[in-house]
Amino acid sequence: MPTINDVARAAGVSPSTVSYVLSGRRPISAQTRERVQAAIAELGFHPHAGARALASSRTNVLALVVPLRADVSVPVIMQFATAVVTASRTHNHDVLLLTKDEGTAGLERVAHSTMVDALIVMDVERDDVRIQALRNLKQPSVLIGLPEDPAGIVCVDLDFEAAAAEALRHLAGHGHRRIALVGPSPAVYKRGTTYAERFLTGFTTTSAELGLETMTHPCEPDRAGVRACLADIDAQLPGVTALVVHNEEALRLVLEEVQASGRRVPADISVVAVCPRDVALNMPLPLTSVDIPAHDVGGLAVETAMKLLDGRPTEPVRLLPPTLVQRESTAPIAG
Amino acid sequence: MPTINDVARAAGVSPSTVSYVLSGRRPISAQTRERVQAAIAELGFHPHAGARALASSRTNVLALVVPLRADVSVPVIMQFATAVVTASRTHNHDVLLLTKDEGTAGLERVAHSTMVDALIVMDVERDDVRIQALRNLKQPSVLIGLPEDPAGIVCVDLDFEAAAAEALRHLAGHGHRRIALVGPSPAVYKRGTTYAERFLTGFTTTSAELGLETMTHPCEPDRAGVRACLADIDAQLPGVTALVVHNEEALRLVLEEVQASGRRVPADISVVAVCPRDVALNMPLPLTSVDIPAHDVGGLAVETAMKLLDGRPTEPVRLLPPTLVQRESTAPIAG
DNA sequence: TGGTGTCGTCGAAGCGCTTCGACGATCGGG
DNA sequence: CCCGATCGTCGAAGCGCTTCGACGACACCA
Repeated sequence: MPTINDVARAAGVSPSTVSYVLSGRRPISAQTRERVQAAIAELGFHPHAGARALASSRTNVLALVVPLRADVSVPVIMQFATAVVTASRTHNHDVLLLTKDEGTAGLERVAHSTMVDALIVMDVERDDVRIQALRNLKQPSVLIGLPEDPAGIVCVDLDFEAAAAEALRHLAGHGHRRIALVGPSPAVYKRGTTYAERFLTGFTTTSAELGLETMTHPCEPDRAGVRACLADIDAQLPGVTALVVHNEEALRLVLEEVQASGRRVPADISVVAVCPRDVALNMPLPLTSVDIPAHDVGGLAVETAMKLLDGRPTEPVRLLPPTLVQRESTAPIAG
Repeated sequence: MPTINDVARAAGVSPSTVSYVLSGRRPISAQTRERVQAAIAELGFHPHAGARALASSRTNVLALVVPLRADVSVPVIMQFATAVVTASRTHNHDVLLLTKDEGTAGLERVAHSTMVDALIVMDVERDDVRIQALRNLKQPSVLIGLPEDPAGIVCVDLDFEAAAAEALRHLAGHGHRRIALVGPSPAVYKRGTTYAERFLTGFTTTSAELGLETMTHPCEPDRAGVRACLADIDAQLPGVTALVVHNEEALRLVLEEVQASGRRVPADISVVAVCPRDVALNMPLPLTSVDIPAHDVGGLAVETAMKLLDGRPTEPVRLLPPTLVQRESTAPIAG
């Protein structure tokens, strides 16, 4: 492995000049620059990451903390992760993958040992203990999600309140008045993942605003849970004409069970899903959905981290506006 | 951030002694060791990863290359990834996440810049161009999968040939003679992901050995594809009594379409799936399955990487024996 | 034409750690 | 009782890079 000294010698310049060619932090004549670049190419020189980190206190690595066996759906996690990795690469950064189960210790380990420049944390809970830990680190961090008290930490996420409003407005626009929310499993609420609550809030608020008759119901993502949920809905909101499903795991089962009950989507009952685009498209019927733009959120998280690292100004909380795409699972109310 | 010098001063020893306490590479008296450890704890000292890497040429980081929009199913990728991360942690290593789409360049980048000690590469294809690149790196690598010519690179994977044999033996043991394989999509074969071929080989070989009447058919994982596939099977192998499904995406649809054709599982037709345990369990009916032990394979990959780093001997190719678990989708042949 | 800048480059001083050789002290064996 | 190991510790030399200050060489404005 050639070092910067080898390059310098080959190019007939000093090592610092090579460094400046690489970093562009000082002006270098075109001539010299070319000689140096030629030498770099010829020798196949790659700066040693450790040495660079030591000298510059910059690692060009971001930590990404993902939930392990989360209630968060696996495809969504993967979408975030790949978005973060690809976005990081465009900023010349790499990604160190941590799992949530290492908890606070993992964050502190990589931060204290200066392995990363910044941290991106997924699946934050309402009173996540990790938040205080993050505040104490010298590296900045970006949360994907929105805890109770985000003071001092930048957050990005989909605007789930607006997402619920969007779903209801769409249905109301089609004449629906009796609408039920099939929510995440009780465990998700219990855990305090706030996106569930935020969606719920948006749902009830908008319902009131629009004067709809609605109800909400959590739902275990197995057949029994879905059946129970739908039964409750039919009992408490007879003649329901639309469902908003904010539960990816249960989505398919909801469709099956609705059909099993003799109702057709969308003729008898409309369904709006809240899920990533490709999930909505891969259902038996292409679903009208409010997209969970994991890719955008992941990219935004990285973008935000870069801003923080550059000392550029940043909004403390950035919630992406939702977009609803009408597909084949919603229709104007019959009759 | 305290440095090793601060610790040394606080403990009244030299920096090298602190280092030896940390690494255990030289004997240190119990007394000294305790003083040093106390100082470390009190100051909250964490060695600087870059400095350590520079001095020791060891980063304690593993690269993991995952497919981005693979034909490999997302849950399987996640299982591998989390297995690799957790296993790495038990060996005091972290994981740098790379995506396959960076190709050869990504591998070379992290290797040449000495960001990682070893590489673990998923989703290798028959003549994967990355393999030659890996051979030229100074860091060792472990493939998850089995290319055409694995010379010089260690591979770990499930023994897919044996998996097919296992599935057929199980069915034959239940009296089935006419058995069809519902394989991965044509794209998977085309791409040259060898697990598909290996399964196919095992299937046909064992079929011949056992004197079964079998056929094989690739399958697009959408409703149309599944229908076409099943239609072909019924046409070419009328009276088929068992299906082996090696296609996670299509699995659910296969079950639905079989049912739609008026046949019951397992009364009229038995089904053996090849998929991770939890996928088999999350179907409408718990499926008899040959497990894809992503967790074990991931762990083994890390274990193997550690062996290579320690210079311990290693088998060049390690194929894990499959295990079939009988659940409710297979039964002795009727009549 | 003499100052005042800017440009382009160099040298040297670290960044924080590991590791090698050295060295006094302690110990056991002949 | 002396010699050679072994133990426990230290000092110093790097690992490969960045960055700061310095310093000619010019250019430009007055």
